[in-house]
Amino acid sequence: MATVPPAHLTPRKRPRQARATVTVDAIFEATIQVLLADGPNRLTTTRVAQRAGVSVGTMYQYFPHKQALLYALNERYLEIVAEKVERACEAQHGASIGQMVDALVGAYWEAKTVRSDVTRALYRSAVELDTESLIEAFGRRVDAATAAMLASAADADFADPSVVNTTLLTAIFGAVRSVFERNLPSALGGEVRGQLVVMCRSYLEAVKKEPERAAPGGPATANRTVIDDAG
Amino acid sequence: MATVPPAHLTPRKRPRQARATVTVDAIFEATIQVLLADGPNRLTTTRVAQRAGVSVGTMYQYFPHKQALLYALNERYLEIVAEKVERACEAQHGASIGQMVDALVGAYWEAKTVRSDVTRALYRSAVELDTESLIEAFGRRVDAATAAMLASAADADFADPSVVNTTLLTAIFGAVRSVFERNLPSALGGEVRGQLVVMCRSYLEAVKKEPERAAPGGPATANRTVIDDAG
DNA sequence: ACCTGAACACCGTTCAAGT
DNA sequence: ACCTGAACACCGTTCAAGT
Repeated sequence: MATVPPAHLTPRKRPRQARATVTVDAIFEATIQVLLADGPNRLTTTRVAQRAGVSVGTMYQYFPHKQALLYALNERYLEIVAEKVERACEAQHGASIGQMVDALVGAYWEAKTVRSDVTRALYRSAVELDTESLIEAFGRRVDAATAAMLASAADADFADPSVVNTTLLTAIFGAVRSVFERNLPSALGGEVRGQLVVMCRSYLEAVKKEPERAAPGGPATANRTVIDDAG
Repeated sequence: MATVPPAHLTPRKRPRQARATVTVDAIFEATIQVLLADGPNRLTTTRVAQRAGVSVGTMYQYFPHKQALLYALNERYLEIVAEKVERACEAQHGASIGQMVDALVGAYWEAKTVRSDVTRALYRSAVELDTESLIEAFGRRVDAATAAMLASAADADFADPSVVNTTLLTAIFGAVRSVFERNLPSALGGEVRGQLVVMCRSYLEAVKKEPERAAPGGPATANRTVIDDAG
């Protein structure tokens, strides 16, 4: 169903005893700390192990290599974000598209902002091709949640719901990342967040099918032309 | 005026003789090739030097360290993108906001897509804090170009042009990056591109000041509430 | 079952020597 | 002015030995 993570990135073994769980948690915590304090370039296995209070060898019992560690860290993080978004979407079933957009942007923004330092550190830790499968899985999961939500909207109906949904998410994911990446001052960030809601709302209004009277001119056609192109 | 790049990332010296220029170009070219073929993790100085047909020592004459090399590569690339966007914006002065959005999204999308493999490789090569200054400078430059363009619009006027402009760019930059990152099939990517235009257009329509009659209800208020919050 | 840390291969960076 | 490549410090990863 969902994409299986590449085998070489899977943890070598799962902790079975209590002290092992403690060890693994300590390693995760240490990784975040080193990432924040020293940046991804100075994130060395020895440094992480030292900070976690274990030997390198111990680390390699659970993670086959450094990349697997960062992979697991991102996985853990995306799991939390995905859950929050899913919950927010479920809570909006049957609501208006305006409320849906509010809730969706709000939940995603909030999830990324609670620990904005961690978010930024993780955005940068994502080296090498292999996070693609993670991000894809995350994207598909959120796609499903928002698609179901939009399909239940009380006040709108879309000609090509899947494209509309993907566009919406692409814009939201991207805008949020862009704010982090450009390191906008938080006041400006807040304004952009509000404007992002306005943007998504007006987009959905523009592409929704008119309920009664067909309006051949006007903004609704902008939608049709695009969809037609793709056949 | 613009942010000065961090001193430690500046090339050590500029090529003076013809053969030196050839050397530097070869190094850049080799870097891209290694990046594409082996990924950022296997991008080693020796490998780049070998592919460029020079010794490591030579590389270090022009770039104080590996990061400086990647920094210069990104710089070179963003320079090209910025120029294309600037030209597109200038060409639209006095046009309608609809045309502006078309041209802006078109130019940016095109610039990123001509060599989508290079674009993706560079998105991933941007490790460590130090690309922030590059991205900031790039952002400010494009900000200026689009702000001037929007200010000249024949059919619209905005209460807070700077926030509107930042939001627009944040969404466009982000959406494009998101498409690359999620590795959407190019057909779907094309559809998203078209929808992105629709989204930006309807956003600008929603936040523009009404020319004559003040409409206290309706979509225009969504704009006002947000701006007011930020005081 | 879990942990240790010396040992090995490899990478980033330097610098004395060459044209 | 530009180029070379052996040399050094450090990092990722392993594995024999310990509890």
